[in-house]
Amino acid sequence: MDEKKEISDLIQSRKEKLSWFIENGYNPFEYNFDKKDKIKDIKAEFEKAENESPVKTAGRVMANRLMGKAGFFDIQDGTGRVQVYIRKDHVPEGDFKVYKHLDVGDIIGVEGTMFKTRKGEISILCSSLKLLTKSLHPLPEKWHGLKDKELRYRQRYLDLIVNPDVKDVFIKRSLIISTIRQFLISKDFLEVETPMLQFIPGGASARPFKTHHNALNREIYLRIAPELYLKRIVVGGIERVFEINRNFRNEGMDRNHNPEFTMLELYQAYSDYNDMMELVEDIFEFIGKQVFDSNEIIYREQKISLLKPWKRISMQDSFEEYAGFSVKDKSITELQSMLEEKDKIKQVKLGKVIEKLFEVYVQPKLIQPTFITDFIKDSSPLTKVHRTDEKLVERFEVFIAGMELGNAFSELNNPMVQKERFAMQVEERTSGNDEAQRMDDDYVKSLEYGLPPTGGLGIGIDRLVMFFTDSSSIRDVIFFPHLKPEI
RNA sequence: GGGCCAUUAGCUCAAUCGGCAGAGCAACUGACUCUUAAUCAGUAGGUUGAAGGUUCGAUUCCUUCAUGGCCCA
Repeated sequence: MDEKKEISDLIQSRKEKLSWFIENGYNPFEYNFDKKDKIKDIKAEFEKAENESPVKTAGRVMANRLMGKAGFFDIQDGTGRVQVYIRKDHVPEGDFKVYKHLDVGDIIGVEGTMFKTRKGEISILCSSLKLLTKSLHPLPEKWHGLKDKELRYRQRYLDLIVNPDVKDVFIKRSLIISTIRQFLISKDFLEVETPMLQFIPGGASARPFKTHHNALNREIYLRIAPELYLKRIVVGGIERVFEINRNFRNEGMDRNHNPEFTMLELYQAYSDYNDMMELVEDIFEFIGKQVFDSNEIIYREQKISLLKPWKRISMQDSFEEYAGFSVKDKSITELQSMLEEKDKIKQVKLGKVIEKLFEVYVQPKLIQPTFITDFIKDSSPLTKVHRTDEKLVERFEVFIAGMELGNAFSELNNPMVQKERFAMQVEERTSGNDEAQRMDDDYVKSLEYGLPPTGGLGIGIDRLVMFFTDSSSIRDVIFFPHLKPEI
């Protein structure tokens, strides 16, 4: 498809330079290079000591200013960017020819000594240089960078090369995740892995991706949640487990949804959803302290305090506080009539109707961290009935900046009740709700052996990273977000 | 799912009322041993996202489609 592009002048001139290297005995795709120094380090050291120490580093040529028999160029590695000064009379003869055949984008190795130019820029005075990898495509414009969002997502590597802020987001992402691991491990949680391929996709209400197991000649699904497997592990006596891994849900994409997304799920025996609330507060506070050295985060120009305790309010009470009306005194028919047109027929269960109204009238107002507790029973088939109100379940969702970041319950551990709840879900399924959950007899069987009282928690890692990095789209915190194919 | 906007050179963007498609960077040729968005002189680079339609003539107006963005649900 790219035949036309292949013969474009820009590529052609680079291919001619590539040939020059080969003809003159240089390997334009070298095997290795003994890179001794990181660019950030050598600049910092010179800043401190100002001695002209020898350095050996490597990186990508990002700009070039040739002036006859000398030149300045900038190289960039994973840590930063530095200017290199090369003079014809200061390098072996061949090296200056190599320099003249370089393009912006080429990856090179440089040896030299640190110095400061007359204008005061810390630079490397080059004593030798070597082409390590020839680049055949021109980089995006040096001043304006790469702005086209579609190109940035489709060719993320270019985005990373020319837009330095992008890398910071992903470094933060990695730090946040390792901080969560560190926190949980310090609390005696065991990190585990459970099946991605499941015959019964359970643990959440969502449509799964379907695939086929050839050897067994059976349909199999990508998981929508690890929940039922993690709880089986707790049955097995490992009292605190967590998994940070991908879930797959066969639904649309928008600012907050990617079909594959990263989820933290954890289960803690002998605990309930109240303990989970404290754990959430502690995790967020710990990330704030460890990664951002702050208990206050700015998200979309809103100051958000992570200091505990966070606000806790029941789903039903939240309407009185935030929406200006009550749902307690209304019949399900009345509530249904308040729904958007498309939801009116679809939502028939009280729990779902209230949740839909909540999304519209309450959720956008939950800016500071808030636990919304005590959902209506019918929408939460894996959750224990509330200890003081049998119409409710002991479940909460946590909201920050209007985003749902997590979900937790006191886990339902009565196998008979669980079986009934699954049966009700199956009924819903047969009457057309393809997001309703499926019967999982093997899971019920595990409960029959005895799951201790257990608190469970799920946190969407992508959204959590969005929050901490002030990103407005999930696509900005996933390296390769799902996009439609180009053709 | 609905509405609005965008798509022009490798990148960032122009193009008046429908009248020869242009600039900067990048590239190419040449000059230049402290430049840093280097500078100077010159050259080249386009199926204007795709397919139709209206018109003497379409980047521009209309229809459909594709991809993306923003807003709403």
